Amino acid sequence: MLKTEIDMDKAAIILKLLGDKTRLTMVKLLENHDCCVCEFVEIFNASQPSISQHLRKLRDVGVVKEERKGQWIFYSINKNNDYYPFVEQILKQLPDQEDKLKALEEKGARITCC
Amino acid sequence: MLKTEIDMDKAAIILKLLGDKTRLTMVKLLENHDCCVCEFVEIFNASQPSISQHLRKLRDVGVVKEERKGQWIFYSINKNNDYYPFVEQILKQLPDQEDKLKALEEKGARITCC
DNA sequence: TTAATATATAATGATTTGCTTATATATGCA
DNA sequence: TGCATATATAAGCAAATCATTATATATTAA
Repeated sequence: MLKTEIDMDKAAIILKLLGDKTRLTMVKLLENHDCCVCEFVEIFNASQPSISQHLRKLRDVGVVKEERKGQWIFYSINKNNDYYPFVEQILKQLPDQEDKLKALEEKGARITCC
Repeated sequence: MLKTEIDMDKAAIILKLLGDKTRLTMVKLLENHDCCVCEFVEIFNASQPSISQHLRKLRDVGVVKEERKGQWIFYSINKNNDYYPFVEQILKQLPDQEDKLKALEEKGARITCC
């Protein structure tokens, strides 16, 4: 199997994208769980438009994808992205952020539709 | 041996730092060769202050270090940095940039003092 | 000591970024 | 249908970023 090498332009774009604490944490959370916008709003204690804009950037570059489930839109890592292995290598080196989801559940704010 | 886990704040800072094509390429070049400022100026066809400022940012965060050799100041990867493994993992996934150094040599612009 | 070379720093300005506020759109439910 | 909830988008603004120009510092060589 050929190892696909990422080109420098794209690598820089992805690194810049991940070079924001909110986005980086989002993507790390998505590594193991799909999340919807309102969950991120809770987790980061941020405004809804702010979260929405971060997700848009991640989506525009293809790092995450969205899927509507009824009222909610769930985001997940886009594993079909050519650069997914690159992103995954980075995520693997980060501490897990499970505590944030746990806190959500304790608040009763975890969305488990469907 | 304990794997040192990078914290999210620092990770985001480093990723943002590497999220610039010039800096990313610089660091990738430094992975295998020390380089001095004037070499970078040639390679990137950039102004000297611009290169100097990029290097300063990399140095401020501890990703690279400098060493004066006579007239020149050589930069190299700071392997003592706690976050060196994190950076190295990323660099490993990038295409090598040897062609850029080769072009320098052909121009006779490679500095091989000492 | 003077000139040339290599580098760093400071000041300025244009662009980008990330937030806020306001508004639009889409779904679910009464 | 009408209202509440979830999300996206647009506009505006402050802060950060990156290049440029000008200048300062350090080293080498004449």
